[in-house]
Amino acid sequence: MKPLFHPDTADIQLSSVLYALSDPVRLMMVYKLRQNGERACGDIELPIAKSTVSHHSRTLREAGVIRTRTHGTQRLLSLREEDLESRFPGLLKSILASYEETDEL
Amino acid sequence: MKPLFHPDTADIQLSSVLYALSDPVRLMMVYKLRQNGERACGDIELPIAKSTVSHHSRTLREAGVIRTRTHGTQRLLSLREEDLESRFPGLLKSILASYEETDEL
DNA sequence: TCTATCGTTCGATGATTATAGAACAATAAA
DNA sequence: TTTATTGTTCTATAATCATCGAACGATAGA
Repeated sequence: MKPLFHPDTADIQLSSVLYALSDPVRLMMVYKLRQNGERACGDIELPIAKSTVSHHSRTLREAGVIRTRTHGTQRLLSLREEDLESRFPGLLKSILASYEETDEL
Repeated sequence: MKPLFHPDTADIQLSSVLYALSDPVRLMMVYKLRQNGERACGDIELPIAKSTVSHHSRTLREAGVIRTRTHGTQRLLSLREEDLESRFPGLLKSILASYEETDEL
């Protein structure tokens, strides 16, 4: 089982984070992860195929937005809130607050 | 001279704003506009062709991030700071603050 | 060991994008 | 009126992306 790549906190790029969060599906994933805490891929209800979920998970992980750990056959996803807060203070909070202003929920 | 489309403040979409700001060139444009205030396209020093600047300007404008007005043969660009602040409080500020943390400047 | 579950990876597709150069439009200046 | 300036639009290109289904890999359970 190969270890999944996660960028170091210091290497998280603003452009990559903004890009990762600019997709409505990924933004919804992040929103739900913050609401509900760590979740398995399959437990996040999304209107897309599982291979697409996997793709989005990867994008978020490689941008440094989420962390993925293995537990049995499951992949547990969680928000890297502290890391993001230390790298870009206030950013995630304001984006998620903005998301709640939206009708995209 | 056809009028340029600008979305109403209420119609500005979070995903579109994040996408517009996820490109390094566009992010730099926005950063410089906030630093220097209203500027003509050509006065923003960028390492790309003018047709590409025009394309990026359009992306930012249609996302609701900047406003474009005509003055002679020039197009003057400015940040829609108040509009963005009222639609997504704190968002632009935290993104630009994050940008300053970066080595992309 | 065999099977079911969970998720990734592969291959393909249609769409979008960032980029540039050339041609064009509009305005200002000579 | 002719020319110069400013920026847009058109066309093209190479790259990336979101999506899906099928095949695969790893683990848990029977």
